[in-house]
Amino acid sequence: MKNENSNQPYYLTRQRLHILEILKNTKIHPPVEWIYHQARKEIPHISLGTVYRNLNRLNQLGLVQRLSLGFPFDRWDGDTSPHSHLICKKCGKVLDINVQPKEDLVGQVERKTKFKVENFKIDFHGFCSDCKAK
Amino acid sequence: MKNENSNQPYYLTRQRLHILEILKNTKIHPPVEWIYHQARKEIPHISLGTVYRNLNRLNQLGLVQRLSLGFPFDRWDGDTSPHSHLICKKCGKVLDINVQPKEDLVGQVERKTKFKVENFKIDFHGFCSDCKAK
DNA sequence: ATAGGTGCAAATGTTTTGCTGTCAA
DNA sequence: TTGACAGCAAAACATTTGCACCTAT
Repeated sequence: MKNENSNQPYYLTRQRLHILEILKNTKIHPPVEWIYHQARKEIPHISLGTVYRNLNRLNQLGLVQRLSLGFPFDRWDGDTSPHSHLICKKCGKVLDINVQPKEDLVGQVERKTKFKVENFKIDFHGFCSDCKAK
Repeated sequence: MKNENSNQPYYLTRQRLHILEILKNTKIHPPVEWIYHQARKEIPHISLGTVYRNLNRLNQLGLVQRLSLGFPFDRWDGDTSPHSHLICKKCGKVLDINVQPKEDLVGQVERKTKFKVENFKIDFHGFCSDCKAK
């Protein structure tokens, strides 16, 4: 729906590079607002619109990924390698986890349907160690 | 994050029952607006706020499920049994598919982490038969 | 030089909410 | 009878966009 294959030219601006660096250096899968606040520490006049535009651009370029996990806002991940997510239903924490099924799920799906599958995501919902105790 | 275990009392109003019926009788995983328009055919003065409130309530009750699939709006599913979804990147179509991995993914995750996993979702993104041709 | 990017503010689109009256239990 | 719900409209919230200026290439 959103991922046009864009071979358009693009510039490496300070804002864009810094946003990318922020995402590559955190594991918290932050929302836009958090990225914006981080970015302002380095580039005080950066605007929220610029952050949104760059995230969308970096996503198109395959350098970051948008996570739609059921929160009222998107979260962002600087890690585009295949991996899954653990989402805490209570505190909203998101952790990476590697569970690559041995079965060929894509093959199964394509044999059963007429879809051409490009990728799949597995999200685990539950409670993190801090929250499950309470 | 959103799924409080609500054992609160609730009424079976005409609006609520009709919204539930609409969702149980479609396979298109519709957005709220579509449900609203359907509902107005039967209950012309039903309000959009009522549709939203009832969907959230039915979701709490475990009778329907909210789907956050990366569209700018949520979609809704009247089928709460374990199943996965195929999402067309071009036209936005969403289809059900049954691929229950034979492996115990939840077990794998719980052994690797300190999470208590309640459920997981697998979403397949690609192109439907109509769209992949073009 | 120029196409793409930035900042700012306004606009958009989705979802929630306050309030008053109504209805299921 | 009464507390949950409905309708309506306003508000809240995340995200996008128009415009004038700027800058990476």
